Amino acid sequence: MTDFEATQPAEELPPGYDPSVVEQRWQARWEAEATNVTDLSDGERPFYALMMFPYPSAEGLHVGNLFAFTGNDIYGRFQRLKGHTVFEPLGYDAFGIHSENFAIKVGVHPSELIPRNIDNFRRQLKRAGLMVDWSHELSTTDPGYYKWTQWVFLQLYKQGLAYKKKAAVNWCPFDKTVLANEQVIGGACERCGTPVEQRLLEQWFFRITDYAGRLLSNLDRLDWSESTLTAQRNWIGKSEGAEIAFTVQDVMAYAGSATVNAGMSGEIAVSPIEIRVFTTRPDTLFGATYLVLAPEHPLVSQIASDDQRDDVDAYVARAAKQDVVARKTTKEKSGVFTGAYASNPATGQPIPIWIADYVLMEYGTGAIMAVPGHDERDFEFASAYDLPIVRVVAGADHTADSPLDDAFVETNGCRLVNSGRFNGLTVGEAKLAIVTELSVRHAAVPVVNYRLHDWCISRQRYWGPPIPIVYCDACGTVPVPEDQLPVVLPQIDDFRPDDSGVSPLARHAEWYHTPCPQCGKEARRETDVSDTFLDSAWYFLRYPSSDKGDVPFDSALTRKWLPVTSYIGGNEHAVLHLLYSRFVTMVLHDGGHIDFEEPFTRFRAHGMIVREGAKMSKSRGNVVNPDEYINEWGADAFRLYLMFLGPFEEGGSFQDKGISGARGLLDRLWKSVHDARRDGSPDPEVTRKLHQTIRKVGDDIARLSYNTAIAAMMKYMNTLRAGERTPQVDEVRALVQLVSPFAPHIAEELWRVLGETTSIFDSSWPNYDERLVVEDTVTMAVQVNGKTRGTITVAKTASQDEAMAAAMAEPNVAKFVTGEVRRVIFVPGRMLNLVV
RNA sequence: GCGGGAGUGGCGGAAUUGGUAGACGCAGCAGACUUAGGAUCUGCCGCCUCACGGCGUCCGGGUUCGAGUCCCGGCUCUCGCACCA
Repeated sequence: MTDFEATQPAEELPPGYDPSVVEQRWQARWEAEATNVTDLSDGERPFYALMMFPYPSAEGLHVGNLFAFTGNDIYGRFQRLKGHTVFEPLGYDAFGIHSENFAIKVGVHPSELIPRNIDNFRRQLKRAGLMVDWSHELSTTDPGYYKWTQWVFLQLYKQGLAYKKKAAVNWCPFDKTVLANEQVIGGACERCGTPVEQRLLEQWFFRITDYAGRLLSNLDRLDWSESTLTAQRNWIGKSEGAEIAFTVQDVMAYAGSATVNAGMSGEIAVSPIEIRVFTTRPDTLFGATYLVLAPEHPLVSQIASDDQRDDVDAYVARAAKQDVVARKTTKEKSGVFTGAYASNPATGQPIPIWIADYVLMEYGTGAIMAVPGHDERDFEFASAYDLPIVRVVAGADHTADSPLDDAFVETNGCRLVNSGRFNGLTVGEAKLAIVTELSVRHAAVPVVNYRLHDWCISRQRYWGPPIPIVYCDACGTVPVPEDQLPVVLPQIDDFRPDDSGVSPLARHAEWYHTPCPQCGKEARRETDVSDTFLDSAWYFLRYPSSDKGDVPFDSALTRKWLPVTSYIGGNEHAVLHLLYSRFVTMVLHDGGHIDFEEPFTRFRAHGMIVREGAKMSKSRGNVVNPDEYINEWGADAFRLYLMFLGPFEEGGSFQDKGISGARGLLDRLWKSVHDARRDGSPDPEVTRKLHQTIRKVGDDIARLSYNTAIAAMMKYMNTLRAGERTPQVDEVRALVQLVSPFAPHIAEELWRVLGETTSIFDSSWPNYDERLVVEDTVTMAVQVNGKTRGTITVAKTASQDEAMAAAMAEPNVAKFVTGEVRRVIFVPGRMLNLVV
């Protein structure tokens, strides 16, 4: 170092990076300049970037929310830079039992609590620097919103898809209140531990089962996360089988019935009572050694014999008392013989009819033919009650007499045995043959069943939209006319559920008394409110039209902006929310309100952030408060770090110290841009790396691989500053753009430092030069017998001979090539393997 | 039980089509600069070995010139559904 250099005055230091100053400045400017407000009428390339709206809890924004929103925001900002007009709205899913329970706990009315929570959420969300268009914010609790939720209900009602029926609810006999399923833990009330019972109440249902086939088949053409598609397929649960009628043999009916030839027991008369069963295995009919009815099956009392009647009645009563959850968690099978027999249509043999609660009334016909030889549940039951077990399907190494220690459920390569003239058929052939054979005399028909149930939307609660129905003595059930919506949820102080088993609204005669909309006589409102999932099943339709008071969704805006271009959310909603949204969309389509039937063109499920190896929860005490991290490190660093934790679609593990690495990138970026020189030309090698980085970051963002995109930027930063060199402006300009979706505030600031005068988000995503991203020389691995022994650097287009020559010049390689090279595997540009 | 996903350094994680395993970051170690550093910069950092070298992506087999990646069998973790005939 010369004296001259040593005495140079220190360069003026660039201003230090202070995120709190930068972030406040840009948040204020975005608001003032409406940077994030989308002109919905414009937009040649509209891009609707939707994120699942949060439930505004009193605890404030969860990092999980922020993780999801940041991931969505990066995608939205990226699409904007790619030239799309991006609409990124946000709102609050603020109705529901969650809010209500919390309100009860702290003794504050939900109508007071929720706006407070929302204010806190909005404050936190704005700090995070999301590109949200706040002019379209909505809350499901706003009468201007739930007016249209009620409208949606009425459309379903009009289309014959809403109906009322008695259904069981969970009831806590100690707290004397209706419980939601999630409030029942192991068959007991989550608050007091009292075993839960079931009560039958009249409730509103939506006929989603009518749409089961379409909901299933449409899945094939959706661009969704595979795991979500699978979850939906399983939930819909299609199974193909057959219904077969079994005839009840009844000695008492002998006198009044025609005697028919019933196989071997031709003496026995046949009554007209038929039991229809559903089975996916009609091929096993010869092995059906008994029938089982669900305890609730309507034929039970008719067929029970006098000497078994007491036992049957006792069993039915016990099953009815058992709560919904407990019945499903009890593993040991129990049942009672009814005293009646049916004849097996295949063998003509009489088989006993039992009732047991392992058969569910809601599925199939509520009755099964039990084939203990080939069904695990039937095997278990038959073993417990000593019922006959017969083999009718045999694998390659079985004979017809091979004993059954367990139910044999395999079908591949198996053939029928002990099945009369069907012996030797494969399972597939037999299914068809037996159903055909029985089609006339036993009304056997192929049937498709779904495990999906109709959607119960009634909630005996306060904090939700009242179901818009009026009951009139003269006119019956009358929907509230659309021009009388909304049916406003009244402000009442006693919003707690009580022992009446009905909604708190049912205690307010001044509210539920109303003139009948049809005849004007005194009538009564429905006092239940609707399920929160109905609120969220259509909110994406409302966002673009959130400022329209006279329609639920404006038709022109809807045509332009929907279906949703990109939807990102948690897989915990893989089934319910996403299925209900699809269903409501299909119904609105069929009702002529919209011209598409699938709401979300592309859906990606994001992962979950864990900490210390576990889900974050208040009880574990491992919750991260976003405010603290943003205060200390800045929102940009926090966003960047959250995205760097792991693959966005898988989540990651939060490590408290890791954020320093993310902040380090921003510090170095800040310094690099402020120091950047304009007095020379960019280094060709650095430029090459820059173009490679542009390509990689763009590709990675497009597939939501944010963690690797960030790694690529860090890597470029390392080369940019290697050896403490001072970068050229042209080496950093594009990098600021690459960083901008992740760290929008600092990017805006540095964009101005680079001399730009408009928002970086109105610039264009940088292009890369194809010629620069491909290297002309490559480092190839040289293996000897499959083991890497050295590397050679050759032209990308090097021939095998050139590579060989270079390899043999490598002492480490030559050392291992002891004998003759017997074989050479050469993959141009990749590797060379010598087999000796 | 059924269905989905996953097992890679001390840790989070990379490896897009079978082709140099461990990119990037955290933690750690050493050094430079410094009155000081929890700032910044440089280097090292899978395991065994002084070294040559050997071993190494949950375990056991297999296919291949070559396997984290493909096939067969098993183990573990995790999420979802839980008697759906």
